[in-house]
Amino acid sequence: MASSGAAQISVTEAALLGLLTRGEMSGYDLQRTAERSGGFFWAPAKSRVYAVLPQLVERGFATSREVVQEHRPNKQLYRITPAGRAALQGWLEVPPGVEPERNPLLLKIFLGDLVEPEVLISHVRTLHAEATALKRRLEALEANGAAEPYGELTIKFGLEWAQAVIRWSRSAEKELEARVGQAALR
Amino acid sequence: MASSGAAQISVTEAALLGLLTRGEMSGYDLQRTAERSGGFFWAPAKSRVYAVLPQLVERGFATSREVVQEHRPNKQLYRITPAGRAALQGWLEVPPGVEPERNPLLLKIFLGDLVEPEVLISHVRTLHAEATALKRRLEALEANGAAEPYGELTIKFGLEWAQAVIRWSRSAEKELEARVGQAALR
DNA sequence: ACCACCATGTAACAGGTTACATGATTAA
DNA sequence: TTAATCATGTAACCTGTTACATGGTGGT
Repeated sequence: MASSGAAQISVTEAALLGLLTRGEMSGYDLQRTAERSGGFFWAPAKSRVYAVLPQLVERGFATSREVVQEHRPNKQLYRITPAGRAALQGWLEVPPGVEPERNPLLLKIFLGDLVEPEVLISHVRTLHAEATALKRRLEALEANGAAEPYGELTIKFGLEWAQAVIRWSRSAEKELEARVGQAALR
Repeated sequence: MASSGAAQISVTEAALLGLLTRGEMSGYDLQRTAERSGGFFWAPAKSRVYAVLPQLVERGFATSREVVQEHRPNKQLYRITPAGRAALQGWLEVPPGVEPERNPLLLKIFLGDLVEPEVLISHVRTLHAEATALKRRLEALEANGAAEPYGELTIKFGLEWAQAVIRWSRSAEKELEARVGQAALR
């Protein structure tokens, strides 16, 4: 088995190591890269990045070297080690689960009877707008042609997700409006 | 404004208070209810439930009374207070955002070039199976007719989500298989 | 004059998990 | 006799966030 002796790493650690497979980078680079490209599925706070990196070094998953610069602050460049690659590999090979949709939004809908229907409708409309914006952003990314080998698949996933939200919010809006209409007739 | 003086509460607190609007319950009841019905979008560990409940009492959002039982352990029953309702109301009125899909799965796809394509394909198939199972579970729930006023809408959201995953994994599987085929030709 | 970028970090806190601990009742 | 249900909690740990702190460089 590949995972028998493999060290456990967290999602953030996997993400960091994953980016490091693309080349030597500083904490600053990593955080920026994560936030921009692909960043729609993973974006830790920078404080977290700077906290995790030394841990990776300590555990032997990366090495660091200081680069002295003239007109900017010095920086640490991190490089993944074979042990790091192995740990990442192990993580990648664990089958992912369909996350159980732990979504505050769902809770707000579920408890919808506790607020005015208009509030709910406005929530749904906000959601629709946000999903549409996400979709546009992803379409733009897709049009650029992904630099990453599997970037496209990731974007497509995001698009399916956005589309699902759009579909749902359209039908939900209609249904909520119908309920308001019925209430007015009583 | 409704939220001006409203106390901040977390998602878990909102969920607990939300269930308490349905009636007096114990920690045990709450945890079980959350796990079953609707539980596909929210399911904290029981230790968390037992930790949060006394805090709610301390903050004046709920009251508790002990019920002495004969053939079972005694229990605490919690009841939501007007202040609790107000806090919940405030939380419900904050517009929800489209969560940025912080999904480990996405990361695994994104870094797909680091594992054998077969591993990726197997991941995608697992996902497909899980999404299908979720879909079936939700359809069964839907057929039962929801007890909660807005239960149906919640279920529909879950169905759209499941459907999106199914659609994506079907197309992803095809594409990955094609890549493997191409690689074999080289 | 002001803002964004480069670059790293600390401190305080929030929110959550797993594993451990206990122990009677009841249905298969 | 074995397992699930009822019922509550503690301890240790992990992961993550926001806010604070510092300070030069380079463009508008």
